[in-house]
Amino acid sequence: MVQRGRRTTRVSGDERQDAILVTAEALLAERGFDDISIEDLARGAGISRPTFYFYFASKDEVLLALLDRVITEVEHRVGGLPRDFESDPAGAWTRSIGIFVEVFVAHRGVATAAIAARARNDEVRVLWSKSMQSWADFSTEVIRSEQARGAAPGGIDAHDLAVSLNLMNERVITAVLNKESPAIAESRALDVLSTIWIRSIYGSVNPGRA
Amino acid sequence: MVQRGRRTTRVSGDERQDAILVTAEALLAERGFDDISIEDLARGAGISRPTFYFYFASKDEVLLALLDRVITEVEHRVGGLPRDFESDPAGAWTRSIGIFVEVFVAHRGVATAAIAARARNDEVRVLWSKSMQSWADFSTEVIRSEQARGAAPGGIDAHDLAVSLNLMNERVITAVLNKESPAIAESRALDVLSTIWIRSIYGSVNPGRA
DNA sequence: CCCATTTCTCGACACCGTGTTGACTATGTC
DNA sequence: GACATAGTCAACACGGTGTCGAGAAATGGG
Repeated sequence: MVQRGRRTTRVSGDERQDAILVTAEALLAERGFDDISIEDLARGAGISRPTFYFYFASKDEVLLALLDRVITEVEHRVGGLPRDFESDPAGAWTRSIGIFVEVFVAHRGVATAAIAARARNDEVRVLWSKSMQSWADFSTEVIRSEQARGAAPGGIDAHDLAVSLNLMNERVITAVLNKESPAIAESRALDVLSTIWIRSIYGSVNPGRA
Repeated sequence: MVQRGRRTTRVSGDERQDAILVTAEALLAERGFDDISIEDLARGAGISRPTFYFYFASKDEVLLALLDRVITEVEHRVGGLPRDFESDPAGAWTRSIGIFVEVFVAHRGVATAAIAARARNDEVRVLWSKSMQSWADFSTEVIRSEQARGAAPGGIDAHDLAVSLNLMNERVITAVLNKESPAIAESRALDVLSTIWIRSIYGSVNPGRA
């Protein structure tokens, strides 16, 4: 959990902190991070610009707090999933990927701002890569065990494959969220991504069920 | 070709324009776009800051010009490739992807700055997506004809697949360039990417040769 | 060769967003 | 009621962007 800015946590004024976060997420839903000034956030929260600095050290810290929430939500939801890769590989992968799609769609402003901010801000980069790392590690483990039990062929390092597929998901999802062109239809995203995962992990169109 | 800033193109002073571009590419190799000021570019080119504006309307225009060159280089080199997908699918795909890897590695500063600038700048976004579009269209065509001749299975729309794989390449290559974690080793990138392309296009580890 | 036109240059200025400082006001507490 | 601590903001300093207008330097026609 990221905790900064507030000197201590006592009574009210927490509402202010929260108002800033709420304002930020709302504004991020309608315009880019760079087009939102600290003045905007302060006004939205009903305070003056200098007062903003009482709660957050910078605009980036606000984004960091929002990103932290989103990542926590993904982790929580992925953690609650059954791990039935042996009995239903295609379904299991699809459900995991589906969580990412859903959560990022629900917080598209935060997701795209955070991904852009990575290039500029160390803390954002570290937080994001920590999560990517843990998702990639999880995928690596599963792929490795699928390879070990003979369900998936070797010929490619499990970690390289896991990292690449996770990066693909990140990029494809952001392309969808930003309605970039080229991108794919939001409604087909989950299906397309899982197909690519399954084909490249199992080396076949239809992985056998065990 | 992007042509802006200069009122006409006559004699010298072109060297100035070029000096700015050279300075920009050099500085981009050592620090991020945001950490380079117009003052820096002007000084590097031996002119004053206001004079910079005689040649370029903004820092972004400089980046746009650099990006234009890089894209042209990729197009030129990809265009010169043999299109032997029927006789050697794996090799043909690998050679195409290899061009991207090579060119982006050679211009890593420009590539990463441009990809980051997309979020902020319309012209950069349009230029980049035009290229992505054309690369995706090319891949789509090839996939479609591989599906038509029975070498690749259906079950996924050729365009969706092509777009996703191209986006994966973009993301994996930038992760490698920025030495992000997680990322994959630069030396294995080409191999990993082509393996994923081939497995997900052909639905098998080893596409038959025709 | 000289003058007019166009290219090129830059000092000085206006602007905007960030982050800081220091003084001020509430609020609860012994 | 005095005293800490949370909370607030006007005013300032700073740095980067972009503009303006006055000139210097090159170019070409007469």
